[in-house]
Amino acid sequence: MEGFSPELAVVTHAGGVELEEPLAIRPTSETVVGELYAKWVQSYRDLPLLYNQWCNVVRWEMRTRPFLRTTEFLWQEGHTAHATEEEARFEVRQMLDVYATFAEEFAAVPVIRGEKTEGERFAGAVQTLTIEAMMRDGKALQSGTSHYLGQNFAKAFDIKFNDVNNEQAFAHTTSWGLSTRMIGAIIMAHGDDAGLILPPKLAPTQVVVVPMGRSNDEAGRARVAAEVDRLAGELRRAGVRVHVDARDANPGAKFYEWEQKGVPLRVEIGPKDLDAGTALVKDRLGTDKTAVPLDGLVAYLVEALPAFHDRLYARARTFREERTVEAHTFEELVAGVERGFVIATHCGDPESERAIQEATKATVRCIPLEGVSAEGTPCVHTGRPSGYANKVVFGRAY
RNA sequence: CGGGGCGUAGCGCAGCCUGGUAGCGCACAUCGUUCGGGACGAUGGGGUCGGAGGUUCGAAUCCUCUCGCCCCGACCA
Repeated sequence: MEGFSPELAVVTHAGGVELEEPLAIRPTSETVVGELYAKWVQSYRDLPLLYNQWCNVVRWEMRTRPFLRTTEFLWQEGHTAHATEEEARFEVRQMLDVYATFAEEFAAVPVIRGEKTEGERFAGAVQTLTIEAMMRDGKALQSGTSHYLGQNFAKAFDIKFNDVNNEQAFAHTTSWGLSTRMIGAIIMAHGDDAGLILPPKLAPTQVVVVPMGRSNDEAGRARVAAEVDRLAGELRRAGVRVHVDARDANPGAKFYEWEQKGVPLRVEIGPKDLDAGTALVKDRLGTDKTAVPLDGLVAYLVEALPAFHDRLYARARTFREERTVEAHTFEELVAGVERGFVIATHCGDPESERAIQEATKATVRCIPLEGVSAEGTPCVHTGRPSGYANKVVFGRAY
């Protein structure tokens, strides 16, 4: 698609020779899918059609950023074709909600669901929905998108079908994607100076157990090892991803290492704990260690994981709220985007949007689906009436 | 493509201005002491100073060329 032409990577040589016909590396698969759909779709009975794939795509950006903008990235992209606009739009909204649910309930990253403005919309789309997250530096990250393509792509690729009345009609298509950028979102929405903080549902290791005790106290170590084995076994049976770090290294060094890796919960068990019938539990968000009786430890940890998720989510959400302000003047907008998001009325004029970006580095991240009504309020920039039902979210973005 | 910066031990850096044949921290090895928040001591191993050419009695250091990397800006999920 021409909207992508500047970022297309083109293969000119292969097999040691120059190709007669250059090969474009897909930046997204709309064209591939469009051609297939044109062949597959004959009748309204063939619809709706949904095709999902995980693949790598290449976009030749001028500047890359680890996880957030890489030349090549893995993503999931879905493409659907429908007989009616209503059905297609339902799909678009449904997938946005799937992404939002994943972000919030699995990654613990709070997101704002919204619509992109004309200027930020996917090339060729009638409507682009987005989930926008705030990173710890106050910048926005578009974390997933869902597009209603109208009949634009159907017309371009000739995706036609016979409807119930045996009349030819163009399909309404959608596409939606979520990429490895989400990993960046998790890192940058939760991480702190000590390293990663991983959401329990996605953490490869949810609980790390560190056996304590002196290396020359063989009897003590054996007692501890037996208890740690028992505990780890029980946790695994309870469905917890647990790792036992029995390396011969200083405990403090192990603590820092696992904290850096973002493991949500840590258990320390040593001879003293065995004598007391307890273990020390510490989580990645807190500073205190809690002594928990050994006989209730598994249940404690099993419950602590979802609780940790909730706290992580709440923390990110509070952070975002504290860095979100509502602006009524341009000065407030300018000041607000220095720290985070700004909720304000906008006239919808792409020219105004460009001018604002020029002056502030901030863009309209989205027009929130559920937001503050803009009714009766003037544009922060032009003073004209709002171009949308709701006030928009301004922010600097990755 | 503009603007800045950096290449010296596995990693992070100093030394360069003012030439005299390379040093610090971490890591590594051995031994001992440690062991519930990144241990300590002693001893030891390890470097074509990004590359090429030049100046000089002598170049990590000065000159010329060259290669590579990073950051900022423009593009963008």
